[in-house]
Amino acid sequence: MNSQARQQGGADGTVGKALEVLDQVAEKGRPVRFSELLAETAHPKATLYRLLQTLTNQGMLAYDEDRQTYAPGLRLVRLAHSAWRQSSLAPVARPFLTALAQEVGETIHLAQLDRGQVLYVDKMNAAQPIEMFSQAGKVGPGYCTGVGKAMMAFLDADDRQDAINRQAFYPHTEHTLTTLDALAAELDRIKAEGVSYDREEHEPGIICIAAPILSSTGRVMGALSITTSTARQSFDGLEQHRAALLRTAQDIAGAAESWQFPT
Amino acid sequence: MNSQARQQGGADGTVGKALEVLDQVAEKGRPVRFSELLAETAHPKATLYRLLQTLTNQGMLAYDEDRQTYAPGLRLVRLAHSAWRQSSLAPVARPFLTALAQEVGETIHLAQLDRGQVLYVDKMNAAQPIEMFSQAGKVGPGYCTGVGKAMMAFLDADDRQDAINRQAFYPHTEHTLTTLDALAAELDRIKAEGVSYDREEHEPGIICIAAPILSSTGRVMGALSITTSTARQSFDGLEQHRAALLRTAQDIAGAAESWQFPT
DNA sequence: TTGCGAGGTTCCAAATAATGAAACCTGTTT
DNA sequence: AAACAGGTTTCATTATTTGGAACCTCGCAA
Repeated sequence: MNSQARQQGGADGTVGKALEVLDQVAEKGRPVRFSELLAETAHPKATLYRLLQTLTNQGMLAYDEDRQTYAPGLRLVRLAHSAWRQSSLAPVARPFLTALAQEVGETIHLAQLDRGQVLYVDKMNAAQPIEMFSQAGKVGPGYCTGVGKAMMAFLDADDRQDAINRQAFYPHTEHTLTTLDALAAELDRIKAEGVSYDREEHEPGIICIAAPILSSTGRVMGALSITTSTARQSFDGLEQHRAALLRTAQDIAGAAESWQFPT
Repeated sequence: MNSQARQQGGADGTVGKALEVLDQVAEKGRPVRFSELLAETAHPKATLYRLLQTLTNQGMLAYDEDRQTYAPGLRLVRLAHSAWRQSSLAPVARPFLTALAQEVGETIHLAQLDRGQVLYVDKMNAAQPIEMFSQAGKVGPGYCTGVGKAMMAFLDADDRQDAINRQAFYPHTEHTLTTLDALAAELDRIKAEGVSYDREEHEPGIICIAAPILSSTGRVMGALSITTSTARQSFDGLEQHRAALLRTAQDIAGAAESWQFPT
């Protein structure tokens, strides 16, 4: 194997299992009891027990002795700091996002694709100051968000299919695309047009226009969106920002590619 | 074993090794080559190679095919989001920090102790809007920062010793405490007094007053500091904020203890 | 007090996965 | 063309992980 081998969280021996458990705890979004995890996992008691021990021991999980619960640990925060700085587009994109937010006066999202899910890496609100950690790191669905569709549309065939297969197709609103075919067709349209829209597909009243951030070789690096509500703006209003959006996306791509880490 | 068994990143089988490599990459703060890692690690080529494969495969690391480098992966950002929300003091402390920042008009840091290192989990600047991810997650030394000393001072004997042993004692400035004894004495003083100071021990011109955040049982949950520069304020100026600082620390402790996760 | 049971923790032989020395690629330099 | 640096793969050996079951331990009910 070589050109295609990455993907999912299937096997990968012990480390894979441990990380799976870590995800499980993180997804809960609240402290969890041993028994609760045991009920959901396929691992036998003893195995799960030791995985949790190892993770706790390593600071990836924190164990609350009093309440007897596990929660994600501080070591993750430390690691994420460096992940965000290095592997995300966010630090490079910051100045461009700020400029765009000021220009259009709407909320800007910067996202990247992580296993078919949309991972927001930065958010900028024209009005309020930003709330980073609390927003960045948030995940959202790919099939019913502007950024998600923008990114999927520009993946190559294999990756696109893989991403599509990971979608849940839960009908969040009456506008949500709920079939593989509908999504595939939409992605083709987006690829042809260069921008994608969220027409209240995720949340009622929330609309956006989004564009992919593509490297010079055509690889999808992320996506950018301008979000607003139907109460404040019409679609035509968003449409007017199209040029600014596309320009910003290109600027970010350029900056990211020429960016070398400070030695 | 029972009451004392946690700590460090020594063994823990394969998972431990993998996480060690992950840390190694993260600490670099820039994309790293395979050979660079190989030179620093004790693992043989093949082993390191597979550890990196596994981590990459799992999204904990990202591999840049063009440049042939590894960097922390996006999965970490996702995990950290939930870690920050759950296990850090930050979400609970936010409102108190905001209030304190406004009251004293200086920069506020919120930190927690992670293996003897100071981990900043939130930062609030009275003037400028906050810069979160880029600040939170940052680590600093324990022995020469206000928050670090405040936390170490209130650890129980074993933990304190453990924390002290992890310090580097690098003389950042001429005021840095560079010996075990000097630090131990300082910690005793801090414990008696209830607050700690950074008298330009880390950076010239930067001073702060800090206080620990203690649970009702006396456990160290974190620390809080008010930072300023000698250019703007004297020590006496900081001293005036002592009451507000201590009050806020207590408020946060109380809020954190009574805080139950939203069901 | 005794007995029960749920939630955790530990044992140990068997099964599995990790190991690493060496061979092997592949694109570069001399 | 030959040597080489940087990566990748093989495979028999070795160390770790596994998980069924026994075993704690605390809270509670009889």
